[in-house]
Amino acid sequence: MIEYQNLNEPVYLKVKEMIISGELKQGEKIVQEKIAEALGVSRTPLMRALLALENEYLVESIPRRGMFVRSLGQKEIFDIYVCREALEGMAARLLALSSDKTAVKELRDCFSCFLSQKEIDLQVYAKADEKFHSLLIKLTGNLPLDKIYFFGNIHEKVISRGLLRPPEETLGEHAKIIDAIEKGNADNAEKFAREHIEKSRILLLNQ
Amino acid sequence: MIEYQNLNEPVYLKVKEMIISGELKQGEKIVQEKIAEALGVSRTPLMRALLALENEYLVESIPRRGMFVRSLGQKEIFDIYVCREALEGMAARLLALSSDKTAVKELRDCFSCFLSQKEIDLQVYAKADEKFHSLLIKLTGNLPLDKIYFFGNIHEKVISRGLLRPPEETLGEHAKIIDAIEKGNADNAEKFAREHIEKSRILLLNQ
DNA sequence: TAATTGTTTTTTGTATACAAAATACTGTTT
DNA sequence: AAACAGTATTTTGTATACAAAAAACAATTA
Repeated sequence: MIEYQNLNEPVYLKVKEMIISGELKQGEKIVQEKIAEALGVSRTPLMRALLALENEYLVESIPRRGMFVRSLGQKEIFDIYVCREALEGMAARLLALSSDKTAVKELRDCFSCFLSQKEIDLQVYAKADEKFHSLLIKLTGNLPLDKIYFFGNIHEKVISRGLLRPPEETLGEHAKIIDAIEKGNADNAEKFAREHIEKSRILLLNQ
Repeated sequence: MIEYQNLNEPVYLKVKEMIISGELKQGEKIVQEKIAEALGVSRTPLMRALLALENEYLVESIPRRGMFVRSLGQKEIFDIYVCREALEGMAARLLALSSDKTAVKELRDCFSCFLSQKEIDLQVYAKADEKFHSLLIKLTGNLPLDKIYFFGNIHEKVISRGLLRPPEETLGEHAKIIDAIEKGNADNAEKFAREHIEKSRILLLNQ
């Protein structure tokens, strides 16, 4: 009496976590049977997860050799930031052009709790920051954009654990982006969103 | 005596072609065993192909119900154009900022054969146009951008077979983009690249 | 006849079996 | 001891088997 629902999602999430947490190291070969056994499933659903992760750029497949945890070099992280710049910039523009301004409230809510406090918990702020950037994309309602953007997460989740820049610096930048969206100033919204990411990108380059 | 190399690629290409050619209609359910048999393979390599196609947005998976050929509505095509605008715009910017200007020659070569002729073969021009837009991305050397851009192909290959606008109109626009890249004028390169796609997008909206 | 229920068929999701390729190992030769 | 060849082991790629879910069908009832 075998009983299952879709192993799909849980296996995918677990393997992803193993990569992000470093349990599976960069460049390491993923021996399918080994991981499958560790997760208590067969190779079939594991393979499905690995293929999804390959498309997310976390895993690399070399035919007849196996699947490897992808290692991201400096250049690639930089390149990902360039993509984010293009996509988040466009997202900010779209939101500014949209007549429905409920998005503004949601975006502001990400940071509202930090405005009244003196000491900001960096852990909490990092979460809020991540949410803000995801929301920026999601609220556009542009599904292809949303799907494409998955790549942007790579950096946030894999490389820079913690923030690149302090809240005092970025809080104001976020506000500027939101204000421009609210005013319907598409050019500024895009410009500020881009500059915001560019600053982190430049910083990344000099370290 | 079973003999095989990777069925992976050929199966993927065949299924993709079946979708693009319309042999598998939009919204149609893909019965795995049926297609697998038609291709002379088992469900395993077919599944791999379907997952890749799912990530390319050509196929949609509904758990426990099956895989379906994705149908693209007007809004989604429009949304894809918005993504292209952001990505190709950024690509043009990157090329303009790059000191290596060999890209310019390659881009110009796409259309060089049309400059001296009176009558332009639309079929040939469509090919050149597709090449130009792919090259724009590829020449940046930004791998994540390249991977992300795959989505852009959806439109070219699935929906609009043939061109949206006549060569007389677009030939000049292409030249303007290339010129700006050559001059190292990043702002103009991005602006022209965007306007070029935006014009098609607007046209799409009014039909 | 329409609706509902029970049964059969189909199809998915998963596990497993097995051939060929890749890798690790062993023993021999230099 | 290093290099090599030949063999054994591991691991991938594919096919297949089978249980559970879904869909199709049939039969019964209102």
